[in-house]
Amino acid sequence: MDAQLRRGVLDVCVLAAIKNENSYGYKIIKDLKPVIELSESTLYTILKRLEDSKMLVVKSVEYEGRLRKYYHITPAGLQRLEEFKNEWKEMMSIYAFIVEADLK
Amino acid sequence: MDAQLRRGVLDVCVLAAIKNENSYGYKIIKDLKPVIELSESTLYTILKRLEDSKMLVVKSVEYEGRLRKYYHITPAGLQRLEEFKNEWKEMMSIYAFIVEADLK
DNA sequence: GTTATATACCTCGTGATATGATGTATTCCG
DNA sequence: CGGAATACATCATATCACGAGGTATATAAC
Repeated sequence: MDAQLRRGVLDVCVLAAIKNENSYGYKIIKDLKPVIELSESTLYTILKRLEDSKMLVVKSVEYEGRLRKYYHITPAGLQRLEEFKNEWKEMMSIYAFIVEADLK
Repeated sequence: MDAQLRRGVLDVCVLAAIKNENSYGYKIIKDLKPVIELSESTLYTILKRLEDSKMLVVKSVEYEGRLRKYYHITPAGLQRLEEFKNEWKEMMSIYAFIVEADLK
């Protein structure tokens, strides 16, 4: 998949992955694997950015000797998901233009 | 619209804009305006990149005293448009995941 | 005849971003 | 004991869109 296209959805995929359940880095990667693959370095960069922009909050928990950072979505994060759905409508009309050009 | 999402389609929009008709910078911007707005600096950056990657070729023409550079799509450019349609299928399944998460 | 607008091109610097490479540390299984 | 899985993190690099600025001509308005 084109790198640029990926960028547009990576953030939103991560938000979607933690929407219904507080999750942590390693699990997010595994959960997203069937949908979109991303490396750890990519994920942690994204998580940091989403935290900075207050779309999620973090809570560190000790689990079987290891540290786990649980990520929880905020109202701003939920709003971002709503915005994405609107942006997608725009994307669909852009896609329609491209396919249309292709048929002429 | 989200900046990242734009990036994924800008190149392809420019290719679609010159697919059926050799066009030039200024005209491409006007033609794309109803679909997606882009500035001259953005367009010329993209045109340069598409030329470097052999997705289009350029022919300079003198027109009413002004220079015009006509852009013509290549087989590689056409192939890129085909690829995009396949990538879009992937994008649709990613979108489905995001909306699904939103319904739970 | 000067001013403004449209046409038409181009370059540079900046900020944002994804990713590979690399590192640390623990648990579990064979 | 050794390696895979779990779980976190940082740094350097390359790619990219875009605003700000620049050059030049034709045409319409005043």
